[in-house]
Amino acid sequence: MTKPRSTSRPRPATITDVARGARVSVASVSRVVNGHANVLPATRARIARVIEQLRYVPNTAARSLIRQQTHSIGVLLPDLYGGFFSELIRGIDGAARDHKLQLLLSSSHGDAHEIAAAMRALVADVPTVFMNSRVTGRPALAIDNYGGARAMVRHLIGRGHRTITHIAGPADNFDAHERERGYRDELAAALPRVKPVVVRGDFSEAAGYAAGRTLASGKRRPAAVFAANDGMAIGCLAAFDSLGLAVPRDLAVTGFDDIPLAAYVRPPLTTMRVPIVELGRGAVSQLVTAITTPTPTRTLTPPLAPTLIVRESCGIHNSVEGHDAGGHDASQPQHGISRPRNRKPRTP
Amino acid sequence: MTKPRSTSRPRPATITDVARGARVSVASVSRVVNGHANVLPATRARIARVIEQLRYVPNTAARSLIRQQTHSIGVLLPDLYGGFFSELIRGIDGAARDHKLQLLLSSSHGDAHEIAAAMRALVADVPTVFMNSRVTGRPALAIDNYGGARAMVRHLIGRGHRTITHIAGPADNFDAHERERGYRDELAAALPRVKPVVVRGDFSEAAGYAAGRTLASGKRRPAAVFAANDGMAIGCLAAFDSLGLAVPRDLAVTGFDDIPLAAYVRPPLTTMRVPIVELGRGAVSQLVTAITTPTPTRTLTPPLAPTLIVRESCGIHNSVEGHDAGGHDASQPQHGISRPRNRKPRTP
DNA sequence: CTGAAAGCGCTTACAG
DNA sequence: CTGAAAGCGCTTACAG
Repeated sequence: MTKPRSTSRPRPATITDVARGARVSVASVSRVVNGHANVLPATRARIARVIEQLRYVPNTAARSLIRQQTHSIGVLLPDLYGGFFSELIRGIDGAARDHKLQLLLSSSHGDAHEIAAAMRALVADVPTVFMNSRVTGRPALAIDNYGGARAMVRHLIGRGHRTITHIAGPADNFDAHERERGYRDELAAALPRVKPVVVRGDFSEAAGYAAGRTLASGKRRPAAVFAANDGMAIGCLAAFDSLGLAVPRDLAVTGFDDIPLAAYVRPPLTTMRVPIVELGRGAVSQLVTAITTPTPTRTLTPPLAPTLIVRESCGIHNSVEGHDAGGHDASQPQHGISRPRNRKPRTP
Repeated sequence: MTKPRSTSRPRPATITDVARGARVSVASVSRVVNGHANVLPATRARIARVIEQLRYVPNTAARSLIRQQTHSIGVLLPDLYGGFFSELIRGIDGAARDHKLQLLLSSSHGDAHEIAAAMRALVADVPTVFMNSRVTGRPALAIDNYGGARAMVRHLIGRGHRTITHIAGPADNFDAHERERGYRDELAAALPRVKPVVVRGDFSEAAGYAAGRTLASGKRRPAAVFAANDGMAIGCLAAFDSLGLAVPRDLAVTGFDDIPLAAYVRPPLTTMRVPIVELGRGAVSQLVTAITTPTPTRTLTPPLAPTLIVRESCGIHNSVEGHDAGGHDASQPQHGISRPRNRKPRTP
């Protein structure tokens, strides 16, 4: 954002200024700026000097206009809160960087206008890729939320839990809906006699905390609580602890997503690992493909299957001879399985 | 990113297409697009219809070029991992939205080129605001990391702890440096006989975990551990738990930042609250000021003071008659003090 | 190797 | 109220 007219800030040098300074045409300046070969070394040097002197930087808008490409991608997320989106953005950022694409980030905050605009992009022929969305027939990337939820419930049942309560996500959220559906279906299939109990949350730790307090004080405390995401599971863990209930001794708690913190919470959280960073990277790849592909292909990638990560909150203690019936991956922080790989955070 | 030439994707409608379709000049189209008054209702309606038909959307690059403003701001962060940056981005996004600014996000990944480019922006007269940086004499926004660290050490000493170990952040990080300096100075001032013990971390949970394991098995276990950020404090908590050590009974642990999860971890983490979201918002405000102000003002905002949040990890139990000697804020999840306000996460 | 010129898609005085 | 035209800062055939 620049407003040279309304301020006394000096107007940035343009290609014309450089051309004048080096006594050449703008065409030559453009050539050296873009690293074309056909410029005499002497001319090139002269131009380079002026560029440096004037601190010339090509105007991005002009370039985008003439080249018909902005080298940027837009990312519209419903929200920016929490470990899930944080990791997703990391993945997207990394891929954007690899492709030398600028990242335009914004969150819809549930704003109807913004969402409508995004939907319009769908019908206008703007390259788009949806993630975990109801929209079909378009490039999209999805997590098998339904299958993951079923697997989690199956695991809990396998561990001997009979009464399993589900803390669901927001009613209008597609991921939340699919996870809840998986919970209901698996429960109905495996334990036809026990009926599902669902308490509605909103994916926040606070919601999980509130749900946990309610469940613990209810007349019939469940044997296990399956939260629709790790944030709520962590809130739930905190609630039980605050009430003097021990997890997993008194009841089990599991989550979904496997955010980085899931392994560091006490007890370590059993959860379904969603390859979040890869999801972000994959979305960018698909977008790049959609952009560069002549005819929009309708290759629909199959949903990514989450994997069960058995830690301690579900009632399994990771002893040396861990006895996980399902043979699933059991990770502990010190094994580094859940810690970010190859990264050195720079944040306070 | 669009490459109409190299693909068979239909070229988006331009203002010329609309003008032709409505049998008017491009000037008139521009007028209705920009909501100018001087267009006859009939003409306006005709143009509007064509705009709709053609799904015309003004080309952003062309607009930016002619208006000399891009309506966007760039945010360069060293990293994108964890609760701190997550909240910071939320704050920045919210403010950008309020100012109707597009957010260009990227992380330097420690890339020297990228950082050098940012530094060059400093000397070129591009409006810039630095956050928690060594750079001085420019619009900047900072946290009083030094003072915060001193306050935390003072609190720990007040609670009776004598041997306090500091888990520091990365050696080349300014925040980390200031926090460590605060730790050393306060310790030297209050307890001249005990010498500081610092173990180096990198702000990740994994680093905190590793440090915790080391400290616990060392010959002289400290009475308290003050981690330079919440992530490491949480890792440390996990390490102690895995070793059968109870916090705060066996030793105290405190963090810095007060990320959203700090209140939900067990035991709830005592920490220095940094107004992260406000920091992000403030940076955007300052930037907007820098952009719109005729002559760059050198008003340097004083550093924001973090506030001590006493929870349980430091040895204070929040009983009904909480006996916090310092009279500090004690928060618990159910009081909502640490839960995000007015937000409904949409993330799984 | 170098330059004059057209043109990318818009906005905005300036006339009428 | 409406349009012709200039111009924002670039890139790229096209000549020479």
